[in-house]
Amino acid sequence: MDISQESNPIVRRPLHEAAADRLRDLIVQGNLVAGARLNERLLTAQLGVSRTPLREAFKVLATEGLVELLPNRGAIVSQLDPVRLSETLFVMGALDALAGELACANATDAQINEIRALHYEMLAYHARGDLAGYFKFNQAIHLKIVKYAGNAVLYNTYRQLNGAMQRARYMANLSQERWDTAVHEHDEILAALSARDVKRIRALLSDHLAHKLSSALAALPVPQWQGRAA
Amino acid sequence: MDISQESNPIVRRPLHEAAADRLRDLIVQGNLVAGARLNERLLTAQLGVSRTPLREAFKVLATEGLVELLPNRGAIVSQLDPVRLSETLFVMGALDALAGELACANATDAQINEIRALHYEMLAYHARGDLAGYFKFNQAIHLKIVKYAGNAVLYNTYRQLNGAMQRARYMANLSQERWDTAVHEHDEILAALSARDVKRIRALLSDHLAHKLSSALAALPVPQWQGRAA
DNA sequence: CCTCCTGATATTGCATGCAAAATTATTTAT
DNA sequence: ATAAATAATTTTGCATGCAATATCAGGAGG
Repeated sequence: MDISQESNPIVRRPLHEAAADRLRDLIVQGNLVAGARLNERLLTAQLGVSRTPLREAFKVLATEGLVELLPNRGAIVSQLDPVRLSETLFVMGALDALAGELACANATDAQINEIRALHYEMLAYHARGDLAGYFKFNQAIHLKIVKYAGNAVLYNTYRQLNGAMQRARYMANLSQERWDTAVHEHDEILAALSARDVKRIRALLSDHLAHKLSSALAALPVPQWQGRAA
Repeated sequence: MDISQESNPIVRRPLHEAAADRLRDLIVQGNLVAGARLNERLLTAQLGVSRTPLREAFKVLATEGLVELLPNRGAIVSQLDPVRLSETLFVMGALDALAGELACANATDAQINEIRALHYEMLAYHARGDLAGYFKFNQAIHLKIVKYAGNAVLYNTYRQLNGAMQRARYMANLSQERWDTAVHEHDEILAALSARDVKRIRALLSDHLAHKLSSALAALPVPQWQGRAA
């Protein structure tokens, strides 16, 4: 008798993990804005878990850089200042370019086709003007490229940096022009990947991230703490 | 009245942080070997903290990749398999090269001299054949280069990867020849940095890490789980 | 002798309780 | 009335308790 049910694991998910995921979403999607205090009593009620797993989730998110722990004063959503944003995107650009090279060398044709499929789905959202859907697939494509580079550490590192940046992407409200350009860049990236053109994909991905950087910075809300100690 | 005492903070360190630091040391220095179970009762006694902060520390270390959480079955020190080791060093090599470029552009002369000082201290340990001391300064130099690149995210990312690798470095038992070569490479790296030769430092750092990789792999103990499901 | 079952023990996951610290509200003094 | 001091309340940090799960030991059956 085969009772296997793949994606319906018997193993119950640890609560701290579920809590961390939920909080991550809340932060990334802007329901919890930068600087907001994370009240334990409130969140335990809201998430339906007790303080212990919630506090464990805080520690995880702090390690990831999404929240900041103030000893004896709880946790707050970490600030996403322009400096950090640009620094992160810079590093991601380097990793992205590296991943592109590796993917050109290591990805299977099936994997490239998988990316192509995602690309077309993304184009569909672009055509409909659905920014959220577009971002989702845009992100998925970049992650797949990094994944198919075949270096798990690279993938995890990228993923982590990316996680911290998702907030910015949600905030980013592209101009139609920039959006069109980005889509075009993706066309070229896919072409270079298909052609396994190492040099070209490196250049494309570097530029792509650089463009992302400038548009993300432009979209960043004016920070409240602008005048803090220089 | 000035009562400031810079690095003597009044704020008491959270226990979970202290526990995480202690565990990290134990893992890095090999007191807790890869695969070892982290028994809560035992460690609470050993570290003098209760289970709550200890378990919080587990979550932090798991996020950092040093331990692995097995739901309902506790935590184990994560395996440092050759694949992961080489993948990590590969990524670090890329970051190192990137950092070298940035450092050439951004580091002040004083900072380069600081690195030079560390370099000479390292040479002293090399001359005495003190491997542990050598590693310490070797590490410090690389971290300084990344730090003086002036990108905090890059620094943190590198630091994290480096942390996971320190175990391997402790194990590594260089041949005299390889050791001499490494020292020579450092000479050249310092020279390129002083000359602010971007192209050269990138090449040197890439090679340097590649060499590290091969010697680290050679020094890796034969994994017990070698025959596990392919 | 090995395998499978059953009970005993140990260990983990999570909730809760209590004390210390921080925050807010209230009072007192100038 | 404003500011300082003090009291009340909230919130955090950590320890512990209890139930669920996993591990181990012993014995029955093959």
